[in-house]
Amino acid sequence: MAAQRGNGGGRPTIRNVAALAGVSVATVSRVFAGSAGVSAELTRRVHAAADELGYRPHVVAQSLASGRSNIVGMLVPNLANPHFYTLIKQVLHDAGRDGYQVLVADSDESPAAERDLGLSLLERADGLVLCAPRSAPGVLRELVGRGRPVLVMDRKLDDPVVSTVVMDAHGAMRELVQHLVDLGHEHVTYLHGPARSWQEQERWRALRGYRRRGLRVSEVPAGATVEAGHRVAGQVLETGCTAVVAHNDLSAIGLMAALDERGLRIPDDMSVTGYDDIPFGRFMSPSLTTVHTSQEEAASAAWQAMRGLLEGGRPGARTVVASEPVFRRSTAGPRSAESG
Amino acid sequence: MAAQRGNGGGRPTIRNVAALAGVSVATVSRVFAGSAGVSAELTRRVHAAADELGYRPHVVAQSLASGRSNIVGMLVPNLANPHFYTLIKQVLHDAGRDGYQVLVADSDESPAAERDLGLSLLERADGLVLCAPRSAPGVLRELVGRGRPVLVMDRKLDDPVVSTVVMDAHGAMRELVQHLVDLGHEHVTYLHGPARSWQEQERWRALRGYRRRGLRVSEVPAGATVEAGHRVAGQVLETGCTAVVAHNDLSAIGLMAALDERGLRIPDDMSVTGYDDIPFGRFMSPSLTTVHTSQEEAASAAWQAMRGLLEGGRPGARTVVASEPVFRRSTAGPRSAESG
DNA sequence: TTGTAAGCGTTATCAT
DNA sequence: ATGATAACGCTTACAA
Repeated sequence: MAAQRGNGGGRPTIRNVAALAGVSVATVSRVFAGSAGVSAELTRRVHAAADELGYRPHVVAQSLASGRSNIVGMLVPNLANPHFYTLIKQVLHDAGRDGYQVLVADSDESPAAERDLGLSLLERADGLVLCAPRSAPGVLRELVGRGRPVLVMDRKLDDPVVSTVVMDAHGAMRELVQHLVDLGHEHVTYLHGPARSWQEQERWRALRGYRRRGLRVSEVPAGATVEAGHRVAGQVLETGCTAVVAHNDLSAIGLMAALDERGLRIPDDMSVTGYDDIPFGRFMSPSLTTVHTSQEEAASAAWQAMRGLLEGGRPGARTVVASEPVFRRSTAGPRSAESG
Repeated sequence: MAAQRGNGGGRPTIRNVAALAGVSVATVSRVFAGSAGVSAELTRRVHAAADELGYRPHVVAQSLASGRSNIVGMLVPNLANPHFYTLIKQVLHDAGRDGYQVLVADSDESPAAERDLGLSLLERADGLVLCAPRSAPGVLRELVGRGRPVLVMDRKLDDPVVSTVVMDAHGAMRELVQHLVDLGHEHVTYLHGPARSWQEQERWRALRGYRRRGLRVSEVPAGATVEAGHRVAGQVLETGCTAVVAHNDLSAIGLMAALDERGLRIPDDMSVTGYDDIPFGRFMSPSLTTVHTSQEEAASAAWQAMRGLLEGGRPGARTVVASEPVFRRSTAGPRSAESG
């Protein structure tokens, strides 16, 4: 017969409210759903009864009955990257305004974990915000196949059933490199990020394009973390370049620290650029030249798109958020140019 | 009659599996719950049927029937603080191992939001991890009163119904200050953090204690962010101190950047200490003297405690994680000591 | 406008 | 060891 008491020991239910107010449970449900078509008198009585009992709708029961949980999932490759927690923070805020809670998961850059966590999130969530997914398109399609809206950030996709919000990496990156060229650099090294990252591919593509214009471009595989940048300082110096373009701010910061430890001066001995404009970059010494994207704007666009999808809107929208380089003190002309 | 299809359009239910396997739904439920007492033969048939149909238990229905959601809430005052997202990241990991998902919320340092978000989280979650709560004890008790386990981090409490995990701020802070005293500093300034933060009170109390030993201690209200530290550089200089003890790494970094902009050298013109040992501190220039606590250890302890509570364990446990100062390059003897 | 009642997909009690 | 079935607390056709 009766299952255990799942609630907090005698928490009032919709039936108690209905009884006290002298109405049916349907009416109480309608009042709390805010649906029109309930008389002012009954609405008042329901509220009075609910207040008296301290009634709050049971969200899990609501979810089961309605098929909506008012939860969205958010999956990022690395919560320790300021780019992602900034996104999360903003989405948390916007979603909260609309009555949604956010289940967060971190794949730690693992495509396999990405798939599992994504599926697991979709068991509960009404929709999924997938940040910079590293998974193959087939896996993404599998996630979408669960029948719930999926919004992809930081990765361009052709799939018409997912909406995407991306930052325009290409243009800003080219401006950044042009800046280095204008300063007189003739040999730059690129610190590669995670291979499966779409952003990485975009950034590298933009830089690589400069080879055709006579810029010498060396490559050093690194990663997307401070540690990765710190680790590869030796390899960078071996290239003999005068400037480094890092995949992101984190690896740029790590590299700068390592160069500093070796007694090199930035930007005098080496110019360094990052990407993302994380808050710390502005306060580094020297402050970091980087590329800024309004993450608030991106996150708001993402939530707006997600909300549209949750309300039944058609997927496939593509939002592109503009990016622009921010020139600070970590870049200058190469020493040879000064003394030459 | 039938409500709408809440599921993804014809998703198999436990009944379909039972029918195909030729058993009752109760047996299917038992098999998936891993409960002993189902014959090997039926277990096999259930799994075969489930695989054939691609059946996965409906987590929301499970939640309603069992009263457990396998979700925990985690509420932090500021997701942009590395201290907190490190905690979240680790809890995400540990909780995930145990099959729990994590609902994250950010109160933005607002006690009112803390209460609302906490209550809202507890509607769904089996338990709540409350990080560095700024709310009054009464509010915390209200949250606990919802009948679900609450674990408080970064704040000491007397309440026997909540378990706590705190870092030992007092001892490490005193070592840090002693270090400054040993270096010859006679006048230090404290950059205050958020007034309602327990950690802030602990840190300040430890430093203030040095007044009795003849140390001159000035105070500047700041906050817990990079911007806060950056903003108050002028006030700091007006005190005439030779060293600054900041509430945390973030405000220390902000202050250092501001001092740098004014042409001051650290540590030559001013020693600066932080607190938390966030990853960036090691890679700053100069690297930041701070206090390290194993956040992995703290987070693991927190999850372990939470899991115990979720399994019905008695609350009230107090875990204290050790902290120790990390001396790096942002501290040195005062200039007057050198030239004097 | 309001009420009735059939689900939603499980779990867990009770009987066998 | 297995099955039948009443909850869990709500939403939403459908009837009135």
